[in-house]
Amino acid sequence: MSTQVTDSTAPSGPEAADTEARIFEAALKVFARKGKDGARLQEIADEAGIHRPLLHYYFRTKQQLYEAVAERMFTQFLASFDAPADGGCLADVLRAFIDHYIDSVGEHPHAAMWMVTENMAGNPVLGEMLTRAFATEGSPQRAMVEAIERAIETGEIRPVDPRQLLLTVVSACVFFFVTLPTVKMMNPLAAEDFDAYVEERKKHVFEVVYYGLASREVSDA
Amino acid sequence: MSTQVTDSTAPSGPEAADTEARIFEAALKVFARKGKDGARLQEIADEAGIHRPLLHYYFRTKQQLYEAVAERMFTQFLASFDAPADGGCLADVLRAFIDHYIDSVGEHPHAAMWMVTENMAGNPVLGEMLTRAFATEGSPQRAMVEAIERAIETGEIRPVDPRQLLLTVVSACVFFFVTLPTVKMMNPLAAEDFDAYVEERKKHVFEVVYYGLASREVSDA
DNA sequence: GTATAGTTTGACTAAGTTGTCAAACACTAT
DNA sequence: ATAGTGTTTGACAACTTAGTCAAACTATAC
Repeated sequence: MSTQVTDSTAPSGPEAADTEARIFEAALKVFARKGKDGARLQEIADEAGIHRPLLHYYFRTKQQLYEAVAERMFTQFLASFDAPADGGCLADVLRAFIDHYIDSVGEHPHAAMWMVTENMAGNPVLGEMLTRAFATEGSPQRAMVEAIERAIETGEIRPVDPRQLLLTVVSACVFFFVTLPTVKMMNPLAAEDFDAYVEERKKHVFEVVYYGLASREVSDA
Repeated sequence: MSTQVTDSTAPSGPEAADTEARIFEAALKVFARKGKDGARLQEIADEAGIHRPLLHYYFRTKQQLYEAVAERMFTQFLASFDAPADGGCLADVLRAFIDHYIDSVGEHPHAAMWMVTENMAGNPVLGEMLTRAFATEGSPQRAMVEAIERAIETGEIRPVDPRQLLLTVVSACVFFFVTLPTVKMMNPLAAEDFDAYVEERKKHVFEVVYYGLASREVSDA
């Protein structure tokens, strides 16, 4: 397909100062969506609005481009965990976590897609990273688990497996970014005003996870 | 790589009665994991333990093989929604839905992966299908939404957006299958006895979603 | 056994993809 | 203007992948 470059969205010539950055961003998208094998260099070049040989000029090979992108993805993925607040009760911690996590994924949706793609391709590197993070004193992941355990001890919340809970929360925060086309078809608001939808979702996730569905009157647990 | 076929796991010659089925299953896995572009016919042939030209003998082209697989995936994906029970309160309906949904995805994890892959590739066909399903009188998807609305009216549960809730539940049920390598690294039980882990997860998802985390004493909603 | 239909195989072709390179270009400093 | 540096381009070579085909194989029916 297209080898044409000089179109409206693709400044070429003198004004293409940051070609390298544009290639990088384009590669991010395509690798995240299609995986390493599924991605075509031509597709990345088109997305960046440049000629394919420039990919090789800036990043020797496909492999090296992939590795450069992968490194950034790792960083962004890990960074999405460090929520700002951790002072008071679990409710506050959880709310802050959900807010920050969803914002984070919203800013870098491709990091989430990439994580999923890697997992489906059977790459365990992400699991290794997280395992290490959870074992590391003072890491945000570890802090979250500890906050949950503390909340159980103080009786703020019922006993739960912290890892199950964290998985549930992360699922609820990430999954809809990964299935965006479907979500946008199912929910008009998501298509019209995505930011508003995201805010609604933050609220929903926190309330369902923290308070549950059951009316407080009907209590049985 | 391997063009060798006659290994232990790959019966060849007279005993390969159902070659077509084996190709189909192999294609399912590879397409789901790698996407249409990422999948290589050689990879599928290896997975099936047959020579590559046989793919063309049974399914003319890659495109046709993909379409055959896609059709089955759609079916399995839609089928995962029709939980058996729908009699009593939402608690029962929800429990049955979660049980059935997780079992269903557990039996056909590649249908879930495939759905995610399609979405990430930007294919809206799945959203169209679901939109139709939700609009169809008597569909399991529609039934679920109605059950939620009824439970809100009767006061069994607090008011929530049914579509948000359904998304949350589906996320919690599907996501961990899609990120299995990571989950297995993070949770020893998932690696040792996956079935037990799945049962634990069913219970956790229902309890968190229905009852929430907050102790019943501390009620504020 | 021999013929026949269905299946499997290895060798081949055509197209697509990655990677290289020298020439053209643009911009700066002299 | 000119030389020099870094960037962009088009053409090309090496390799991979999809798809074709005729010959070999297997099983069954005659």
